[in-house]
Amino acid sequence: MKTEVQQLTGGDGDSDKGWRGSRAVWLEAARDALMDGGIDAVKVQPLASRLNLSRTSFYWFFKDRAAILDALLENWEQTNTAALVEGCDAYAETVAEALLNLISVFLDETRFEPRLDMAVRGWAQQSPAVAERVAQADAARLGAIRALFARFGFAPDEADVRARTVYLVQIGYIALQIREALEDRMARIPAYVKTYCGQSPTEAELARFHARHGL
Amino acid sequence: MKTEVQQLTGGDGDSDKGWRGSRAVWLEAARDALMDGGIDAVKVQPLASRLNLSRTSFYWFFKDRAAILDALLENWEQTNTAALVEGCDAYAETVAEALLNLISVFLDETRFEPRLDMAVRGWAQQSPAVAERVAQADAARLGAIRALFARFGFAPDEADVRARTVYLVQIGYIALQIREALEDRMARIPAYVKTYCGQSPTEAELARFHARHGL
DNA sequence: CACGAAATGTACATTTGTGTCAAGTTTTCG
DNA sequence: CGAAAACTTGACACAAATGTACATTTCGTG
Repeated sequence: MKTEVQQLTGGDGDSDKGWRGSRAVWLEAARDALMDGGIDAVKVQPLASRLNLSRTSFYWFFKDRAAILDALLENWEQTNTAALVEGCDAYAETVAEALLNLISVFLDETRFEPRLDMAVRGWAQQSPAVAERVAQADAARLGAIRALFARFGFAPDEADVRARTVYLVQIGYIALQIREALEDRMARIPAYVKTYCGQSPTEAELARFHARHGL
Repeated sequence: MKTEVQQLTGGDGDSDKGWRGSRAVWLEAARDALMDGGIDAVKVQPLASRLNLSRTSFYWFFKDRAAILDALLENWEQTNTAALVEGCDAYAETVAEALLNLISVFLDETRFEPRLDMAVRGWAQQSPAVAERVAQADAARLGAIRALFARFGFAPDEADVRARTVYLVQIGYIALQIREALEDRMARIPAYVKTYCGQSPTEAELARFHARHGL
């Protein structure tokens, strides 16, 4: 195992003293590169330039390029998939509330990063190994959503179809890379919830939901 | 303009006589490379190897790498988006039949190539120019589906929401790269049609639909 | 403060890709 | 047939990336 200590820089300007690199710093740069350039943009040389570090310094933290790609995939699972499952498992008194919990995860980019998800899917297209992990993640996510419906009394078959609809619409939305104001998106949510579970969220539920997203 | 004649090889084995390359041959290779390796796999050197042609021969047909990428994007629009719009405009007596027409396009990979669509979306993530073209294509496609619903009397707002649902579910399905038997997929279709337009397809409509896909 | 571990950097060897050029080969057509 | 047009190729000049070896700097600790 490698130590992952990285003392936070004091916050002041002199950022070129002492250790500038760390496993976490390289990983973060890799994540950014993956998100806005695809997996083929995750290259040691460009990351080094971006970080103002010598390229070869990278090899102190990672065996080779493949190693950081592994870490990246791990990181994706630990953020996106975990966040989604957590959202499904959160406490709720009604299906509508549970769905709002789930939707909250999709709306909060600090919990679920849409661009990271798409980038990983693009990566999967050229790597069977990654495709396999993605398929597993999709299965886990669908399973969690299915369980959500089951918890509120939906029959297995129906829970499955509804889970698929919720998930496919969300992935489709992300794939289209739609850019719109949060308000516009929020406005459509009650209708979606009703479509998904046949039950509209109550005023109280919506109020709590809106509050959570700072409206 | 460049001529695009390419006499079909007689079909027999001696395939290394005469002209082996052509604009179309390089383009097809590029399309394949794009689909299973992403845009960064569309490189002159690898394409040449795959075609057993000299790398430099490429430059007789295309000015440079950028030129073939342009052609690729053009090709995508002319196949996928055109096919989808055509499917929406096809003659139908009921909404259900119209939706089956549209679904037929998605089921027929010679008309709409899911993998090509995803590859182009991945490409768009790293190129604003491509992202713009993709956004236009999405708008055109959504417009065509919306028009389909409008044609059968759905109010503008409702037509919009339903069009979005149909399209998002489809894109989501493609994004997940699900591999399943045609039969399994077919089995779910009546339910989808009912969800989309509130009306189940008739026996006759389904029979015609099944026949069209060789079942 | 000196020592060793942690982190960084320089130099080198190799691979893979791009694009130009001039010289060749193959086909078409008058 | 023979000239012109349609293709093909190898040699050259670069550029960008990978990974290794080894020297150097920085930092905490005894």
